[in-house]
Amino acid sequence: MAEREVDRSVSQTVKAQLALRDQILSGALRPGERISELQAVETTGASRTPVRMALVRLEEEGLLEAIPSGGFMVKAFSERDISDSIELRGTLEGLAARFAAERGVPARELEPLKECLAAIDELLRQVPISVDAFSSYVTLNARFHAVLTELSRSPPLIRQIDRASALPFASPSGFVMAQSALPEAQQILIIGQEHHRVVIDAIENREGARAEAVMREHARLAVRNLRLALRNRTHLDLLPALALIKTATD
Amino acid sequence: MAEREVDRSVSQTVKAQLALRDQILSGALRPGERISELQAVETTGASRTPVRMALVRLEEEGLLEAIPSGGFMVKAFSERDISDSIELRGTLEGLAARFAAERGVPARELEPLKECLAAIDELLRQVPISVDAFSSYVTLNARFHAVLTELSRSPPLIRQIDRASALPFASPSGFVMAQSALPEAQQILIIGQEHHRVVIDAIENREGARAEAVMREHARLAVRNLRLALRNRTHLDLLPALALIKTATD
DNA sequence: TGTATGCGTTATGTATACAGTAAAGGTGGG
DNA sequence: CCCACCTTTACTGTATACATAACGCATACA
Repeated sequence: MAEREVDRSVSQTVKAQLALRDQILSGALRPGERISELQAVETTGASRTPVRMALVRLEEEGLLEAIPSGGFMVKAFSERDISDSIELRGTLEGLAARFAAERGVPARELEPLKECLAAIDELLRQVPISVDAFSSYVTLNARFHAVLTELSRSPPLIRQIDRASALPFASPSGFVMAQSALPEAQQILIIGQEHHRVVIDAIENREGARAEAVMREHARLAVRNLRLALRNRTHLDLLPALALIKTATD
Repeated sequence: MAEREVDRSVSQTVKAQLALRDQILSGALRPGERISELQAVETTGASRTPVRMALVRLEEEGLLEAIPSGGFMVKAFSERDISDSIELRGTLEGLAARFAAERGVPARELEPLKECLAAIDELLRQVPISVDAFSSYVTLNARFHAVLTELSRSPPLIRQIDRASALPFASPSGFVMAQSALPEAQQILIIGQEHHRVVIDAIENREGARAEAVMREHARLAVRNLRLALRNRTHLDLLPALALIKTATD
């Protein structure tokens, strides 16, 4: 215990989990690669017990896969795995939007959504959009979806959506598109904004089916977006999560 | 280490996880109750490390909740949490059915489904149905849903459905109804069978939207079922999972 | 009598030691 | 020269020891 630097501000388990997730998403650990506990101990600074706990959590999160003979490896995903996951998340968000609409939401709780909407509108006024503006866009978009999810007031659903979002799949693939400076990029973001607008309207008017439908369409847009991005692998490295895609597509 | 009986056939972690899950679902550990690691070590026969891993897994599974000051407690659910979870699962199964229908399924892979269907038909011919037949029904029904899920051929979706099913919510609430010998019981099972029939037909004819719709309707039936069962708390103890419902509804 | 503070006990978080098994490499025989 | 078997190595799974923090109880003071 002599030399070991111990950061007491956060638990060792959490520290290890964050560090390992970073390593995976950044591509430092390649898909299919076996994760050595001892190596993880070296790189994270935690001891084996917290590292093991972190590995179990990351497995549950879907980033790792248990090896039958023992240990874990980084999971590899096909392109279809990712598009399916986006559609999956859209379906869950659709349910959340429906719940929100059917159960009713006090006007004042819609405010945060409208703020996000307005802020994104502001960003999209730039053509073409700057890199900094993008970073803001990604944050705002994530916030919009998180708030919307909360409006369902259904803890099990919120939990499940979090699980589906924890996977790299869920990270906004519009990011890639937009960065790639394709003409479609801006258009897709604008259409996405329209979806955001419609879902708020549907919730306000308590139209559950409409709220659900538009969120599912929103996901299909993201899938189209992903396909386009993969076809034009311009700045693919900008979306770290894509490091998880199998190089040889099955 | 002297006295400790070590069963080497399964890992200590898995053993502990199963034992603890049983204790929770059987109601031996009440919702809201803090789980003592040492006590768990006593009852499971594993040592602290595997017990801790099991606790982490059970938390990810949704049965436990981390206490900020440390440790875990058994999670408590409201009636709405459970009905939401059933609807959630139905939504995911709807997506699976749609994927199966849209992507196409070789006729021979539909055989297992049809076998389940026929076997359940056979069971439902009894009026009223016997306790033994019920046990078979529950198994067959679970198998039907599992096979259907597989037909989506979408690992991320299958995984997510498993997660949603791991929760007690997903356990067939028709069980309670039927056991409670209400007249509606048999009717509900029969309607459920009709849904099963329709989803197979829809997949065969590659009607994605119809396949999805019927599975969602199927879930809504289960929710109605649950409500009825809770209103007539006849044999409630027969569904162990319901031990998790908060006594005082929020 | 009620509240606050301090001490003791207990349980969790962390670290490490030990044992068993699987994988890899080398050596010997065919 | 290649294949098979054995040996060695290293890693995982498990157990336990240690430290720290939280909770409860008792006592003292207001």
